[in-house]
Amino acid sequence: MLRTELANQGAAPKIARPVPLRESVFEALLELILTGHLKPGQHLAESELAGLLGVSRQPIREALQLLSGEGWVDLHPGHGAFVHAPTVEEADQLLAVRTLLETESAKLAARHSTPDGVQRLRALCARGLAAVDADDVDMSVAINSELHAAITELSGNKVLAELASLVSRRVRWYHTPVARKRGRDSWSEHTELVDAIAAADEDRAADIMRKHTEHTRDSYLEQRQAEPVESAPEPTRRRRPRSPK
Amino acid sequence: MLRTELANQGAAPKIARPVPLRESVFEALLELILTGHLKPGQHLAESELAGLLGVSRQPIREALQLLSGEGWVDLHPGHGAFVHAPTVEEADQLLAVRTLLETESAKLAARHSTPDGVQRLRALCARGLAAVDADDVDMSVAINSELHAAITELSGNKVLAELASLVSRRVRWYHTPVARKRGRDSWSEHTELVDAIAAADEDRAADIMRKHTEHTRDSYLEQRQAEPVESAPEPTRRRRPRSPK
DNA sequence: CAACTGTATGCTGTAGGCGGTCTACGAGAA
DNA sequence: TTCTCGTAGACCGCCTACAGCATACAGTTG
Repeated sequence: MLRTELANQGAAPKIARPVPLRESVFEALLELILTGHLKPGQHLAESELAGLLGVSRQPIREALQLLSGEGWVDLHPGHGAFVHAPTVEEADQLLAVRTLLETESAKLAARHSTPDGVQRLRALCARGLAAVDADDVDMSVAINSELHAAITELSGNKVLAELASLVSRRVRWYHTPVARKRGRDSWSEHTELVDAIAAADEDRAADIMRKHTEHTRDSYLEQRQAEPVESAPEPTRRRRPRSPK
Repeated sequence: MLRTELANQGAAPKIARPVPLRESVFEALLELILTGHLKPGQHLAESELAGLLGVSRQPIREALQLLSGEGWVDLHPGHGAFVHAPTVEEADQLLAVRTLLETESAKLAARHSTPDGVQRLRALCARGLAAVDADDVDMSVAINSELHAAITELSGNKVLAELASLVSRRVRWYHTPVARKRGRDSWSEHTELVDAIAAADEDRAADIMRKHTEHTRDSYLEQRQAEPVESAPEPTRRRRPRSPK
């Protein structure tokens, strides 16, 4: 059923599939995880997913490996795949690492800032503020990601950008609800940040970014106190191995 | 032929295999890459590797996915896997990221230092110096890795430790020859670093670690000037896709 | 001689199937 | 009642097989 959608992403009927099935499956599963259809801790039976997406188990397995590599699912040899259930400790650590990576990115972006690059950042800021004005929260969050990605890319360090992007995606999974709360504040900070980058003021850019990400972190901690724990429900069927180690 | 070695790692004959084949394959392939038997840019035909290791293509594929996730090989859909060929630019960026991660680790390690942890670090330093005295370069390099790993773990941030370990392994691939040159200097720096951690002096620890990793970076750059480029040989058989993009 | 086209070969991506292991559950004994 | 053990079912890991595309090469044409 879903198969056609997965296989023929474009419109042409008989055009060769340029993207391996595993990557379509990867995105489909990631979407299911991010939207909460697959809950943390849940056991992912390969046959079940294969039936759901209308493909064989093989691409499912490969997609699960990719997801495991990015930390979305945990593979327990002999027991299959489980949606990763982040502990509060891990979320904290991830947020700390994000602060580290993004701060360095901002510093480097300021150092290597170009008029062209700055202009792109400003455009994103404008779009972001417009989204906030229109109360389009989803759009605001999306543009927020774009802006941060643009900054990391402006840093000129691709390795750094890749890591930052990875960590940010993970972080966003945890605190998306937070981002919805502090829309306008966040975007005014963004504007200041871009100004600092435009002025090639490394230290100020780094400073603003650090405070910015730590604000998000504080908001996350607050939110978590409100709704203390979203404990993973008992795995649908298969239990976790005895010693998760 | 190799199969038995891969499958039955332990001694017991009929004990269930606790480790999936793909992980054994992963390590076997990584070893081949690190030792240079598989050269950068080389095309990795699944059937060939399967025959070489005595397993079917399936575990090979999964191992290649894992290797791709850690950046050891590049997967080009429809064209197969190629050993990653690092550019000088990428090596630089990787070294910069390593400095960032390790510096933060050192700072946190100093902040959270415990007598027990410090003692372990000192033991590693002693073993490292002993290895240098004995002119056992391989041992020295190995203990060097252990020490850095121990420091990142002492930081208390597992996410950070994992990233640092990943990046370090990649870095080591590029500059192993370098580490051989500056054995004793490196270890005296290590000793100072451990002292700073023991004294819970965050700034000094971070400072020393930053200088330490940048020393390594400088050595790498020097070495690279000596032997300008180790360009990848023409791929054994299959060419790279037209637009590597 | 150079460029193009048709054909052959090798490889990847996917499907389907088999053996072995683990979990779940019910019966029987303490 | 509670613990132990045996059985049945489900699932994972791996192997084999096949369809389709990519590449290489030879033959052909300008």
